[in-house]
Order: sequence, then structure tokens, then C-alpha cells
Amino acid sequence: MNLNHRRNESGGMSMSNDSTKERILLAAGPVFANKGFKAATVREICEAAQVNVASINYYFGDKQALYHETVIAARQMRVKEVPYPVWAPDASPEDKLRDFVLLLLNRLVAMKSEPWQVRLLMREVLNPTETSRHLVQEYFRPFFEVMLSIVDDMVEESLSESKRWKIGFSIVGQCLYYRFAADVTSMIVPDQKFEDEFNIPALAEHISSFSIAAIKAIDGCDRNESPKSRKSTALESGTTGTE
Amino acid sequence: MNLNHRRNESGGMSMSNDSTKERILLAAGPVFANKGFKAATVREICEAAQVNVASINYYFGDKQALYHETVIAARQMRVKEVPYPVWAPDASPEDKLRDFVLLLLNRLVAMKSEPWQVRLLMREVLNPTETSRHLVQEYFRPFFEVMLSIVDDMVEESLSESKRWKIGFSIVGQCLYYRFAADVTSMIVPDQKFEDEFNIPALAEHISSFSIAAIKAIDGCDRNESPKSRKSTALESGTTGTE
DNA sequence: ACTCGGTTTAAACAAGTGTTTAATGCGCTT
DNA sequence: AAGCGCATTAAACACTTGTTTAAACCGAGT
Repeated sequence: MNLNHRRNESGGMSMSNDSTKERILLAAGPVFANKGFKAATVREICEAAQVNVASINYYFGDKQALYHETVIAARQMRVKEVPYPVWAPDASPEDKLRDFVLLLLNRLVAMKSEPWQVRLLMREVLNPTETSRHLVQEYFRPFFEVMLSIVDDMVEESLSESKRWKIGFSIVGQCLYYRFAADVTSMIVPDQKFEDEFNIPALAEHISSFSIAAIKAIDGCDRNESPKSRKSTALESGTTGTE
Repeated sequence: MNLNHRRNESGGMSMSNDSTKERILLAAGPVFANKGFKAATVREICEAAQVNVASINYYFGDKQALYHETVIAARQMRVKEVPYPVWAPDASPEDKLRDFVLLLLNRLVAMKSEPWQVRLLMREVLNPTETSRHLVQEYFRPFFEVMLSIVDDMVEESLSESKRWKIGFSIVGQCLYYRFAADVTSMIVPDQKFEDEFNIPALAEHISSFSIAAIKAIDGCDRNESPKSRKSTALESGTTGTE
């Protein structure tokens, strides 16, 4: 465990040119994204980056540290590529939400080209490491709060904290589905239909309308959490599963 | 590549007792679920199952085949544990949908105890292998169709095919969120609130109400796909991201 | 020309990987 | 008891893994 693994750091984030360190970072991204941390091998990364196998340890210390830096870099790239919209002061919350859903889909889904940055971030969401705690604090949470403030503006009375969260998760969940289950979805929907009807603007329009309608309805008639005390109408659970 | 890897098969699915093959299958589940195919090692599985390292190759041929059988077994267990409801003939589609969402959450989310079966299936959804094509055909697709037929009963006019799908994905997406992003969610929501307000019945109630309201609203006023031709209200995309 | 720092390299390393082998054990029937 | 077939075992195999080492390289600075 030697500690001589910091060279060439001109300070902060350089992101300069085709330096060796840079090439490793760029090559590591797709490999980690496609295979995960363990299955990705340093030799594969080094070959893709056209550098010696020892370079990773020289510049990053070990494989784990390279992974960490790769995830951070992926987030930065994604944010830079799809930045926040800036709204006119008189924009309605409904229109803001539409833009926000579009933003979320563009950042996280981006069906075409399947950018490795997104795949890598999704891995962190599904299987959190120490890196993803950082991700939540610095990235997901503030993002989520912006969306919730838009929702707040849409309803008359103030929502309970957990209701706010649930609504937020409903919106985010609909968007995330198309990333998480993209491959499975394309096994269900025919290819042609997928191209035509499931592009990002169309999906954003659907998810926005769906969610706005739901929020308005909830706002109108209910702040009671479990009022009707409905008993399940299911007679009895038979073993009639798709076995 | 020897082919002597089928012994002790009394025919079809035995699932009998604590035979060696059985023990391997049960031990392999959690290991594959937690680490993925590559990162899981046969030695770790064999130690957990208290069998010799050669046993996996003896009974299953190779590691890949064991993985395949493990995924199939996980699906069967999950279906058996949370079977379909059987509805009364006069049950309203709204109540059916509520039960269906509850079923989906129970099968796929099951917050407490984090069953390895679910984690394993989610891995297949996110990173499809040859095994997951089987999974979609035999399991997801029929399940999805049942849900869509309930939605059909809720609306007046018949929906377009892609609209049907999008609504279905909206409902499924909301449910899946709590599995995919469970760990991240618990980083956002305080522990106490999580236990109290985000249990399965409460989530099912929220998702059902949210979705039913949205479906009703969509049914009422719209079959036009992109009518308003709304231009984005975003002035211009600044670089004001959480950088 | 020489040295010196950072960089790159091929080779080696030790540990871990899935898989195979050959021997042994064990419960049968004959 | 002998023979047979399935089950289990420890050991070895061939290969890959992340990491380390020591030598070579290379562009300044003196």
C-alpha cells in the first residue's frame, strides 16, 4: 500500500487533454458501466486506454479509487450535458413540472446511444457503495427538492411531508422505469412502436399529464390518509399464479 | 466440457429435501443476488452449502448453468409465496387495480427481509441475459397483460395500444421504484418515517389512488396525443446545475 | 554531458478463479 | 463378500485477477 499515487494533478479538476490519466478515466467509464466493478478488469480498461497495466495503480492508487473517480466524473458529465432549465418568472407550476420531467428523462434515460455515464450511475443506485452516499447528498437530494417545490406550487393546501415524498417518488419512479427496465420494455413493445411512440418527448408528455392529473385529483378531494378502510375485495388467494 | 451433469433428477422439479443439489441451489441464491454472477465465487457458494467445490460442476455442469437454474427457482418461489388474488365477479376495476398494485408490491418490493429472490430478478431486469428473455415471455408479459385488462375496464373509450402500455409502465414504474431505489430512498427519508409511512399497504394505497385519478382524468378529456403543441417555457438552458 | 524528476514499461508476483481428475466412500443387488 | 454405480472428496490444473517491482525512458535544468 504505497502512497505515491498522485502525480500530474495541476489542481482541482483538470479535464484537460488526452493525458494518460484522462485516457484511463474515459476508458474505464464504459467498462465499469457495462460490467460492474468486480467483473471489469484493469487489463481490459488499460487495453482500451492504450496504457500499461501499471498505470492505474500509478495514477489512482488502486482499482477502487479509479472506480470512485469514474463515478464522480460520470455525474459531472451528465449534469453538464443536460443542464437545468431556467424558467420565466410567470411560468405555471404545471409547465415547470413538464420541463422538469423532460429534464429528468433527458438526464437519466436518454434512450439512444445508452451513455455509459447513466448506466454507471444506475449501478450505484441499485447497489449502493460508499460512493453513492456522496451521490445522494450532493446530487439526488437537491434535485428532488426542486421538483417537490414545484409540486407544492400546484396544490392548494400544504401537503404532509410523507405525501410530498410519495408524490415525488411516483414521478421519479415513472421516469426511472424507462432506464431500469429499458431492455425488458423493448422485449415487450415491438421495435417500430418503440421508436415512434416511446421517444423522450412523448414519454415526458405522458408522464407529466399523468402526474399532474393525479396531483390535482389528490389535492381536490383528500388529505385523509386511509379513510375508507376498504377491505380487500379479493376472495381468497388461490394458487392461480403463472406457475 | 463433459456432459455427465445430470444425476439424481427424479423427473421435473423435485424440490424435495435437503439433498446436495438442493442445498447448492438455496445457497447460491443469496450469493448471486448480492454479488452478481461474476463476483460470486463457486467456492463461496459451496462453503455456504457445505459441499465440495466440485459439486457444482457435478450437478449443474458449470457455474453458468447453476445461475440459470437459480434464477428460475427464484421466480417460482416468489410466485408461490405471493399468489394471484381471486376477485369476486362484481368487483370494480378500481378495487381490482388496488389489489393488483398490492400484489405487485408484495411480490417485487417486500421491503422487510430483502428476499434474495427479488434482488436476483431485479438483476436480470437491469442487465438482461439469455435467462431474462425467458423471464419476460413466461412471467412479466402475462402479468402485465392482466393489469392492462383491468385498466381497460376503467375507461370509457378504448385506449390506443401505446397509451395502454404507457399507463401500464407508469403503474409498474411507481412500484418498481421502491425496489430499485430502496437503498437510496432510505438515505433520503428518515428511518422512523420510513417504517411508519412507507410500508407496503400505505404505498399500495398511494400508488393506486395516484394512478386511478390519473387514468380517470386522461379518459375524461383526451385522446389527442400532442394537441397543445406547447413550447417549452424554459427561457434558455443555463449551466446552473448542481455542479 | 550529466543528472534528476516524473513517466512508462515488461516482467513477476501472490492470491483467487472455474474446472477437472483420480481416488475414495457408501449403499445397493447379486 | 464381491461388484457395481452414484456421490463425495482433496488435490491439482490452467488461467485470470490486482498489484508490485525494478529497470528503462524522456524532457528539462544546470
